[in-house]
Amino acid sequence: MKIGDSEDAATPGRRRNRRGEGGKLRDDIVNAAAALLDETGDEHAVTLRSIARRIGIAAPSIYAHFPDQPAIMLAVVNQEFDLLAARLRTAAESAGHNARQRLLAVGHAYLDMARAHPGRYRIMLGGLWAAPAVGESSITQEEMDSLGVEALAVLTEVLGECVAAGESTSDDVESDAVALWLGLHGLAHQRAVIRKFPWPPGIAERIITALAHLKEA
Amino acid sequence: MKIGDSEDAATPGRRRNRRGEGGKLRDDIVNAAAALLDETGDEHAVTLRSIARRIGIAAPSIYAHFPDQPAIMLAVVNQEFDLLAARLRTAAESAGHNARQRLLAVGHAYLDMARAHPGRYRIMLGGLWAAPAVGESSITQEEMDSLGVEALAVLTEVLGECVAAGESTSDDVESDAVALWLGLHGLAHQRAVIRKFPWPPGIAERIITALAHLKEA
DNA sequence: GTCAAAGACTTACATGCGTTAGCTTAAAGC
DNA sequence: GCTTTAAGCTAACGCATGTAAGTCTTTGAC
Repeated sequence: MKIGDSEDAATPGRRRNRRGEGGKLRDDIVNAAAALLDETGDEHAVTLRSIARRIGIAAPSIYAHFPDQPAIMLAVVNQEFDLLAARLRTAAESAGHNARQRLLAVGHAYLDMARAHPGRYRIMLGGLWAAPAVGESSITQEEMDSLGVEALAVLTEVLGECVAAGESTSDDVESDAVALWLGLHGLAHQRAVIRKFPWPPGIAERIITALAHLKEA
Repeated sequence: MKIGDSEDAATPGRRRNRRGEGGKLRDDIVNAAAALLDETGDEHAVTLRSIARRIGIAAPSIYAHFPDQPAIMLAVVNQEFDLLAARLRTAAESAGHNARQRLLAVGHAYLDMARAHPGRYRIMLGGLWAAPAVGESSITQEEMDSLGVEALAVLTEVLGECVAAGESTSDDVESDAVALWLGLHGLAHQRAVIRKFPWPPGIAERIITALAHLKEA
């Protein structure tokens, strides 16, 4: 039998990692899972075998890096939330000192990230709940609860700046930051889901300015 | 072999429908699918076999009423969208003549429906996209596109009344109705997904009044 | 060059799925 | 009571999945 005959076999292209670099495979697995999410949009299309096929390894080799399948999804979601928070921060920083423009930049950064990877976004904010009833898998409730808090913190921060600068009339920054996040999420999520909808032009700014209680430009 | 020995067999409890009443099974199937969505929250838990087990029939008997599995999901979603539109209408009607209160009633009716059946809601607004790439199944694109339009129409209508009554300062009713829907959806969806989040009190009113541009109470 | 072990692989099992093909049973008109 | 036919059943196929057990093979230190 030739190497690579079996269906799950590694493609000849992949070279085994060197000693001490076994952890590289872990990143490959997470990235492959994210890519599969982007392409299929379906959480259940991300199987051990589909991941293995994509990066050219055998499915059971994954068990060296993850205890079970849901753990891979959690790793993807964790990575993506970290990336989101980072993006929001850099968006705020590179938007200068005008509080209003910082807020708008953060809002658009949120929406841009969702639009760039709709499949990932759907799983991040709504997929993990369904699949592994937290307890049947290796995922803990704490891991789930702490997921979006940093991104929300950025939003709260920038909205607070708007109030301090007199750009926003919000009377409750914490609550309005949550409301703003929910509005952004509603738009981001439905954009990821429907594709063909006559979105009114400027719908993003409309939602942001209304929920952030920004004064008239 | 006794009746009901096989795993997929009907439970002895179910009585065969009478002649001409075979269509009753169709409703049972749709309702069972909806119930499974409520309980598991997972689209993929709604299988032909799980439906069959629940209502006490054999899995292949479903093919007399649906061409394939995705068709069942579409039937559920269709039924649920019809119900949503009806609920929104009755909410508006039973809220009296005050435009502002009609708007709030419609908004809360939307949120109530989502909260009553979180699993169904998740599939309605975001599930069908993933599973059957529209074309691999019997579902057409037209069926998908026409889904939420009536509910949105109710929202647009009531918002228009608010503007006419001087309760809202919206300068673009169509766009703001979409924005309002997106805000409601964001809240409804995340409530369905996260469960344990310290939602600020009055978050619903906060979102509705902001996005509908309602004047200060 | 030798050799331990890290980094993978192969094989296999049990389970569940959608779907097809053909058979059975009970209700209803005569 | 007989017969027809709607309503639903059983059996089986092919496929994909998560995961367990055991095996090979390349790397790098000695």
